[in-house]
Amino acid sequence: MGIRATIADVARTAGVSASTASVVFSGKTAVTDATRRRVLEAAASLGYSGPDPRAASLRTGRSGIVGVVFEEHLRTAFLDPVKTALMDGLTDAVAPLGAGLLLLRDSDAGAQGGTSLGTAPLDAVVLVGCSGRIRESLEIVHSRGIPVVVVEGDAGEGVPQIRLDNRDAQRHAAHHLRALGHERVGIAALPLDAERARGPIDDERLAAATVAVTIDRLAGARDVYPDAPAVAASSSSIDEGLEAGRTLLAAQPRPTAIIAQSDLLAAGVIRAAEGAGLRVPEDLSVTGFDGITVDGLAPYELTTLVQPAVEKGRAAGEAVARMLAGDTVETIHFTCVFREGNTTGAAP
Amino acid sequence: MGIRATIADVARTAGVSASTASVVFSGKTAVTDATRRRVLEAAASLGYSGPDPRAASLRTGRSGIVGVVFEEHLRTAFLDPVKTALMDGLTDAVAPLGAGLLLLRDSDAGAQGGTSLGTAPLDAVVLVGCSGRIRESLEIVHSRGIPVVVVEGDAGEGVPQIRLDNRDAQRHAAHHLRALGHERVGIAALPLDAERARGPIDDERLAAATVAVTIDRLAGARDVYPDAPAVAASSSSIDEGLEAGRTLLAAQPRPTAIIAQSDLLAAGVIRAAEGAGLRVPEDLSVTGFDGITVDGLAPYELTTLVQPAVEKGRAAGEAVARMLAGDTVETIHFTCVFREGNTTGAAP
DNA sequence: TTGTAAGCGTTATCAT
DNA sequence: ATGATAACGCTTACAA
Repeated sequence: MGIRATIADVARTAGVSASTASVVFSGKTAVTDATRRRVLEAAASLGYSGPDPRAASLRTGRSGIVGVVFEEHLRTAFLDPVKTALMDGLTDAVAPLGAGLLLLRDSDAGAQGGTSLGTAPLDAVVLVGCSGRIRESLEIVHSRGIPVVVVEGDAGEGVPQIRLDNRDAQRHAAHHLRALGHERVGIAALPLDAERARGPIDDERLAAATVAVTIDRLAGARDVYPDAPAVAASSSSIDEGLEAGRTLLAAQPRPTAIIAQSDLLAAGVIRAAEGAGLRVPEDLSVTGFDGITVDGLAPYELTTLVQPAVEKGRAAGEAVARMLAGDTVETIHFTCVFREGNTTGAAP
Repeated sequence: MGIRATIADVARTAGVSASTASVVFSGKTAVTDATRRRVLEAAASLGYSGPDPRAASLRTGRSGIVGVVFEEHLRTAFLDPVKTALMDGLTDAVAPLGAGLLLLRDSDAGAQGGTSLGTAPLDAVVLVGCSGRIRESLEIVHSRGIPVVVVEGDAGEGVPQIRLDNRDAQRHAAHHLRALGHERVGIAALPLDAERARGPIDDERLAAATVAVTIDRLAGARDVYPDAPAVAASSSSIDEGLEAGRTLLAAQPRPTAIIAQSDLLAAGVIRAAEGAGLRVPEDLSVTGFDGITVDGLAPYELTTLVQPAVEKGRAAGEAVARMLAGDTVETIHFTCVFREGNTTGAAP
């Protein structure tokens, strides 16, 4: 096969003008049935499969591509069910817009020569997470004049965000434990910063923390239990929760309840309890955060805070759609719902 | 801010020609330091943040975007660690190419008006999985004349594929069980078709199966145990493995070993065994497939077939890169490595 | 080293 | 309902 046919070739073959042929494919203007058929036949005979998106994109100024920027390696991002759910909602919301999602990492942001935040043909951008690099990313996006929405991140003023009531929700869970009579409570926390170092959280580390989600949830727990010891995990996973759980359960006297900052961490804490010969919730109460389904956790049903992850993604997508339509978009606040499972009970 | 500055504006401000300014940004030709500085300053003063990728893309014919098509809802796809690992390798491999990954679902394939396989500005496409829709997807891609690679799918002749020795590898595991003295073996299988119906697999269902991976691994197991009963799961997950495991363990006489077609299914089977009061591997041997790390499965280490999932992704990316460079690419065959863990032992 | 010129393939506008 | 025309913003031979 030789050179690809263009819309001009099709038009010529069909005996119409290029603009008419264009309209047949875009449907923006009415065309006679006969004309349409002639054009379509010409296209078929030439093996023309529709307008070249590159050219169309230059002309219309739209590429139909929304960039999704993660703060971490993609593998890590997709291990987190919340992020996955987010992507799901996002996919749904941008679909009617006719857009696809281009995966980007913020570490690539400045990379030259490659497809990145700085050089990809993007109509809009969704920034996920809240590493230190969010500022850089925002700057790039801004200088390009591309609409942006930030999810789960701390992006200062003037940037529409999708936010969650992390602190209030976590406080709610803590109150629940307090009402059950728990006095000694430990906290299994998410990573504090881009370093993701494991281990006990002291004041110094907390002061240097950059991950808003971790900080806010920790604050919520300590609104009720100001002195609760906290241990940071290096990621949101069962194995990390196991580790953190072991550390917390080694304390003397042992905590009677552990507040985990994610459901995966909570699942790991439960495994740690089992490993230490403790029953949940008789000997140890455990709360999670997220409200996802943890594969393989049955028969436990976590007491947790259900966050509307899919809706958050959808909201981000819709916000992007509105911005593309020229509207101004305000930050949207989402609320978690407390759900009592069978992993919390009266203090022993 | 008004209209965006173009490279022509920058050139004029800098007092050079547009082509010189272009070269400053692309670096394709040497430029005097003084010139470069003038251009860069002009760009800065005009708020010009580099060439518009849309226009560049039209001109060069390259968008720097590789489409990745999944057969399922994204959430489902990313729940599978193998797919996630695949994405990882793919990301690595296309990075030096300077390309980004655009997520696409094959259900969108025909969608009109939207960015999809048919209309996105793609340089190349990677098709993942093997649903019935693969043919449609291939057709669209072909008609656009875009290079394509198929991973984990069955795409007939003429299409470069990334393949795995599913049957041989699974046979290997079965031989291992045979050598350990196991006679009664059950199989926890992956979904058979797009329906993903759960339950025992009879000849009729097997004949109607469309998922090559499932069929091949089943064949490998039955090369050694021709009469082994098999139960299909509706997805690769621990919970589904639990279900399948229960069904298989309910048989009289009970199997002494279960071959699971994925590690997640195997983890579920182990839970089913625990639930039935059976010890692994003393009372029941279990083999997995994939060689991923199952979060939360410790202290078990699955006896499994380690597939090079990341390498598969990388190979797909490299294949795409070579096709983009004009080379012809052949199907690549990958091999699993048998890894003995602590979930298999002598038949009781 | 820099400039000139010619498109890349499409679509919006306006006139017919 | 259809057509002529003019961009869209950039890159790259090739010439100077």
